[in-house]
Amino acid sequence: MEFKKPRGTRDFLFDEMRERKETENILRKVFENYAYQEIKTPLFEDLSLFTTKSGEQIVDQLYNFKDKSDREIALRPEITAPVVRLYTNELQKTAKPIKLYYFGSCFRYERPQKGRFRQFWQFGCELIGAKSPEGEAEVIAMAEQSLEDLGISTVEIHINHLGIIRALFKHFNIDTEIQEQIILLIDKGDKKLFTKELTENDIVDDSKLKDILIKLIDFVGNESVLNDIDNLLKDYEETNESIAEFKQLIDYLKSFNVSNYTINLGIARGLDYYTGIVFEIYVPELGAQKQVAGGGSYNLVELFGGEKIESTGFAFGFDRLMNVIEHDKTKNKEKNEDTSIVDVFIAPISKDTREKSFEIGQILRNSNISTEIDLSRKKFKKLLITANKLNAKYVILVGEDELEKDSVTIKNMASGDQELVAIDDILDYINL
RNA sequence: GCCGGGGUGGGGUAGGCGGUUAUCCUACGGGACUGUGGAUCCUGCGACUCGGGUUCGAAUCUCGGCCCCGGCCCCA
Repeated sequence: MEFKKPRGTRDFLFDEMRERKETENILRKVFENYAYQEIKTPLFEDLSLFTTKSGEQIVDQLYNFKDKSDREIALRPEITAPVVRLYTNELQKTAKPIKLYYFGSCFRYERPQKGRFRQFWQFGCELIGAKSPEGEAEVIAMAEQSLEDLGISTVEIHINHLGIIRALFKHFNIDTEIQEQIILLIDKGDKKLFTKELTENDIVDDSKLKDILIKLIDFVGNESVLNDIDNLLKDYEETNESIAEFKQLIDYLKSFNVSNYTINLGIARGLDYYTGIVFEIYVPELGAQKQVAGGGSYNLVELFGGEKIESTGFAFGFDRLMNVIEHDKTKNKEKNEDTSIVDVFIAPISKDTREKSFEIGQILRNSNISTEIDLSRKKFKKLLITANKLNAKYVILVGEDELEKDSVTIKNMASGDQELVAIDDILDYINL
């Protein structure tokens, strides 16, 4: 075998593609029901679009190259930055809020693993210019509904508000570098490690902050956690605004009929551009790669040179969704054999009836009936075998005897019955 | 980048302490059967991931590359 596909890429065959398309269509439907409109951005962008957003170190994880005019180009590793670029280029003066969604592949130069590829797909949205808590609540509601419509039931939605910890950092005058270090530690999700690092390595001097942080990231649970936060942080009024927003979000979630959520002060999302609510969605059965979606509120527009504006977005890791669906499929042992590739198979019985067969085929296709015609001059028996493999509902036998009467024989493959039908009546016959 | 397990026809596999023609299932082509399908039988096609080493001889042992799987790091 001469050529192999590049590491971390996949070929999708018919069955898999059918399932992916189904998933894609369900997501499209949900997003459009929430008034989102689809956009598409280029697969590659200026490298600086991504380094501005995420720092220079991101370059190790990118597919980047110089083009023939010496431009630094990168294949997109995610779609939020391109969308924000698109917004600042074309949509700044458009009526707000703007709701847009996208579906496309992204590229990262990483070691492939389960649920992690070098080319992978994201299905996501951005809500630009809505007032925070209600916009966030709606976005989360839409994410939940998407999963529900996909038939994925065992999900956990974890929500945090990064404004709280940012306010604390401000209160204690923690400089940005240390902040990022702490956020990174939180993001790892290892609480023991967090406590250890914080107490042993003197990342922060202030023991009060240490105590608060260690307690804070342990706050995980339902609505009642909000009271714990209140109690813990009552002396730090800088946090009031974010806590109030957080409460409001939780209230609005009720209105949007979302009850399956977990408040989790340990969610951080490594990115330093998130400013408000952040959330992650897990499907526990996926194990190490259980995160199927992530998002939050950010202010990237300003970073890219636009006016300051609230934005919220999230993206599904499409391939991970497919993993869950695949998982559930095999669990439920579903038979998948009843898929017809075409409704009608046209079988020219002799070489003299081929031309007429093609004419009939085109009539059916023009009437939106999926039709296959023998193109390989198969013998009679093989024609029926082929029709059977295609799972065609009808076979139209085009033979010389029939054509003399301007007719064909139509065979119902399920019942085995067949009937002589005038060519002019084929459409009516098949449509009944 | 690190650790572990792997790689045999299109798909799924057996063999694996070195030794003759590499096993079976399935798929595919042809035929039994030149105008009636899913069955059966016959038949054909088709593979040891790549490269070096050890050896009279390597699918088998050994080293390295590539790729896949799982985990770590990372995860915008």
